[in-house]
Amino acid sequence: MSRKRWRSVKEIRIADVARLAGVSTATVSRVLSDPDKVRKKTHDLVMEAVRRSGYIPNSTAQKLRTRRTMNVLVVAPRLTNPVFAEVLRGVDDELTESGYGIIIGNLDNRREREARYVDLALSRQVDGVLLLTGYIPGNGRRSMKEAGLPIVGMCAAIDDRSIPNVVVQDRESARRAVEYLVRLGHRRLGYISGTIGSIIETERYAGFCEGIAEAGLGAADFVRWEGPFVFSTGVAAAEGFLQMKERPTGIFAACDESAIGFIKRVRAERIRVPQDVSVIGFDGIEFADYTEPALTTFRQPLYELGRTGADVLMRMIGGEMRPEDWSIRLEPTLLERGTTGPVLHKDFASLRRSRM
Amino acid sequence: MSRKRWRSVKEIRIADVARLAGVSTATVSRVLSDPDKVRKKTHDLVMEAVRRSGYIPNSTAQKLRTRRTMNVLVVAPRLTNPVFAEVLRGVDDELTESGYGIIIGNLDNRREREARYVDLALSRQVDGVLLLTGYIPGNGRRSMKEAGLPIVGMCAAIDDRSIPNVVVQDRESARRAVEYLVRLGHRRLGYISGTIGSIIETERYAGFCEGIAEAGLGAADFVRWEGPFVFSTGVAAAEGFLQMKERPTGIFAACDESAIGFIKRVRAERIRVPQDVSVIGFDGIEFADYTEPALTTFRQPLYELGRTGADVLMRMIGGEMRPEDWSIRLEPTLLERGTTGPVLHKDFASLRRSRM
DNA sequence: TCGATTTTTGTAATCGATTACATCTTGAGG
DNA sequence: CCTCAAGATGTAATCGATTACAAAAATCGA
Repeated sequence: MSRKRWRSVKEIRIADVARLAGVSTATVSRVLSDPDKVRKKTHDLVMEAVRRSGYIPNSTAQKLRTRRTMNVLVVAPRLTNPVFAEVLRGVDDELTESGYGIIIGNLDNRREREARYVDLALSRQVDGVLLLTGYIPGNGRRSMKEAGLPIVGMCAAIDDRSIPNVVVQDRESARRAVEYLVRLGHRRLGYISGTIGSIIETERYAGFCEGIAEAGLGAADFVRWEGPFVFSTGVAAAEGFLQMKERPTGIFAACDESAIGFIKRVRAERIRVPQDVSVIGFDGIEFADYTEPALTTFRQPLYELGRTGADVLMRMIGGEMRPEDWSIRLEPTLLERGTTGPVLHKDFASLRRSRM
Repeated sequence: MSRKRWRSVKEIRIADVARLAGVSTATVSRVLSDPDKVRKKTHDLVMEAVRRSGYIPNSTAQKLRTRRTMNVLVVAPRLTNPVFAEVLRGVDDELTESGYGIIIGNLDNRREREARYVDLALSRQVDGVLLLTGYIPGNGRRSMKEAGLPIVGMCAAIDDRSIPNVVVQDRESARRAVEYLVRLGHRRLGYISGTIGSIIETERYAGFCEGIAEAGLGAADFVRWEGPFVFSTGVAAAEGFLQMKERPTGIFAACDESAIGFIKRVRAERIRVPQDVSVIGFDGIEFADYTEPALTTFRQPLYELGRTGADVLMRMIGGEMRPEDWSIRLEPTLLERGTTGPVLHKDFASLRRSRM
């Protein structure tokens, strides 16, 4: 039982430094925060005392007095998702430059966790909130807003017009994905969803449907498989695919992971990609560069998204929002690579012309 | 110029609640933290006032007074690395259960960032520190320890015997990887490194060398390629590999990413895995399940590592360390999958027997 | 050198909770 | 009904900084 009391070592306070330097605490504070306000000589005296004592201000006391925590809460649906990790990197870089820290709010796809982070925000542990998720429900957001907390949404079309939103054009890009598949000759499509109920999924599916409509196709021309944003969703979709008699020839997956899972599974049954079935993903995770062949996908400007969102939040906190910050949309770029190609023998039209 | 002052809305204080309920602030405080200490009737009275006013305690004030921040700093070398993301998930689950929050210290592989997080810790913004990295240098760690801050290392063999360490058996597993390749008949090996100077790399390479020695091989029997823990390191290694006349037949990569990068590149040159070259990775990231064939690798118990480390830290903070918490080693498991196999034609011995 | 002005420094209030200690209630037992 | 212990509540100090305001010191021009 090696019981041992941690903490409670020395703890140097500003008063100690003041005594050591023979000045008042006010002067020490000024030296540290606004050096121009004190005489050079006093400044040096105090700094020497600070150095000698190894004083570091207690930031909790600072926070209480100044009412600024220099922390931001970042709520993300799931940390291990590389998409969010990359956004977070952008956020981190931007915030660090402004001297802000990140408190992580990881929902890990569990809604019960929302409340915890709403409370955390409301108990003034942070100066602002970055929502990488649509999960925090309306009333949570509302109470944060009522508390005067700056919030920036970074999730496709959070349905709340009253908070600034920095997003990637999910819907429009999903529409373009369909357009792209149709241009390659695909007429029977498949849609692999993301987490049902998530806004990202909703947007992407809406875009998919727009694309279907624009191509003059209808509900009978595509099949939809559901599941969360993970590899195994693609595998499950593949199982469904394999059991169909008239299989789709073009698959749009709402995320790269499921696209990859799908491909892996159908390959095991000797179905070739893209000859037998074309697959397009979404997100452009690094991993998608290393599948064979490399996955065709929409690459989102994730890092930039993170930086931009954080920048807007910093502006809100600083009280200087510009109207053009209110709603920012970034555009993904289509990476045409190896998993998509023109329709071959499996398509009706082609069948008529050439067999196999 | 939509300038607008955020924050500064209502701000309900404990005094407001007290007035509303007709009691003192002390009583309100007690109701909220230690309900058994007050009479039922007063309790209800106060709770009603809390509800009506929507009071939420200012956690900064609480922290100052109680000298507990209920936050932990987690320093990681790089967020986008799925390995750390997974560890972080374990940490998060454990800490959340104890009511602790996470402040993220992302070094993003840049050493300059260390200082920032040491300061953050020393300014008492957190009650403890979890080091997922060996980067924080000795003097940083020392000052944190002197400040009485509980620290737990979660990085292979942080060279500091004075802080508890929860680690995965990197070295031993690397040794076993070599043993495994040798058992398959491989005599010419390749080693793809991780970030030079990182402790993880150092350990894994040491284990690799141990394995080489145990197999009765020497420095002439393997080649080493260097680079950070990323996909492209494997690609670069493959370039080197391709230019050799007598190529290794068994490759150990210090991380799955570089193993995958390697495979992707050599495949492009029609080299078959595992027939022409066996590849074994390290980490067992989820992605490695979805390559074709699935990557042979050592899967680290990352989630468990995170939970355990966080648990030990909680113990330290609570002042109840057990001796067996001091140093914990978790064991990775070998996943024998599709990228390794017995030596075929490329090996000297085999060549003698059968051509091609 | 003096007074007015500016610059520098100090005093003490403040941020919003917790909690030691004092005081007042309550209820049991005589 | 009274006493006394136990329990409930209130008062005020405290955590460690920042900062408004007051006071002191330095600077300047005449």
